[in-house]
Amino acid sequence: MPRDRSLEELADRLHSTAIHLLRMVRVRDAETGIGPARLSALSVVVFGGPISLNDLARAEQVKPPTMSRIVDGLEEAGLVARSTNASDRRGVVIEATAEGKAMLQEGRRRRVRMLAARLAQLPKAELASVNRAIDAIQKALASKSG
Amino acid sequence: MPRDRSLEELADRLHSTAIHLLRMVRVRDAETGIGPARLSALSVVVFGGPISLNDLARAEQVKPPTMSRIVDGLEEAGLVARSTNASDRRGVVIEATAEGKAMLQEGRRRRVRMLAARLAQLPKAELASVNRAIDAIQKALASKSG
DNA sequence: CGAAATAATTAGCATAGCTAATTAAATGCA
DNA sequence: TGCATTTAATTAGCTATGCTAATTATTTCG
Repeated sequence: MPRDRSLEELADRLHSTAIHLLRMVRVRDAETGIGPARLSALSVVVFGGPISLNDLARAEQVKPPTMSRIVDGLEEAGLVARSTNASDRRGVVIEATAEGKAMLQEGRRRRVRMLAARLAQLPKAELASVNRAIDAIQKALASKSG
Repeated sequence: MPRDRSLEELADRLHSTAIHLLRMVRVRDAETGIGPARLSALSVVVFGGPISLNDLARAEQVKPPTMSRIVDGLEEAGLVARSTNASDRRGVVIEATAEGKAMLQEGRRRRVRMLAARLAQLPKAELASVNRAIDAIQKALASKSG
């Protein structure tokens, strides 16, 4: 099967663009005073509801010891609370506090505002293109092969 | 000024898509045995040619001490070489070795293949859309406001 | 009941980010 | 000219985030 040169070029540009985009919003996240791993884990807890440590680690694609420490940080900052699972006392249940929910919405708002401000400079036709492209990319990422 | 709801929604989706995309390719990068910061810096050196430490730090949007250590790692791995700038002996010139170039191409190939395989499942019209969207996003990211 | 499995944590290592302080070299001005 | 300032890079030392291996507590199962 011959490799498609232009397809690989597109993939490369896509990769590079994603890196630059995230690097840019990272600045806003830094303003919240909470690191990226914590922010991301908090997001899962806020939107997904109470969850065990192992499940949270799996959701964030990190190992349990890593997640244990991330939760330590979130707990110390008062953004989540640990409690023992009553029906299996080995397990913990991690839940967002009201502060945790507020903090997450706040951070998301900053990120999104910043990106939106930049996107606002594009003509409507290009915005439509971005919109369609996102759908396409998500579809491609969700596919199995590769 | 009224906030544009759909624009923020687009920004949010864009952000989320970028995260998922990079999480996916991170797996391939890990196979190279070289960390993401080193890989990214190496990429700048390989494609941009010899560069000073400060310029490289700026290009990678990190502080000079951070870049100094990243270059330490790359040098130790034999992927780049440091030399003194003859016309200003305070400065160093960082250059990719043949090994460095080979390693980068190798890693890039893995990443790109993986992404390309997924993109290949999209119809031509959607690929064209992705292409245009990337241009638009890069233009938006490069803009000053925000 | 005791062995094995499971959930989480602890310990210890590497990478990657930062600021502050240091070293070496170049620039600049009295 | 010569000394002070600026600039390039590094060193030192902190935090955060990733890992594996080992420990602890609890549950499950033969």
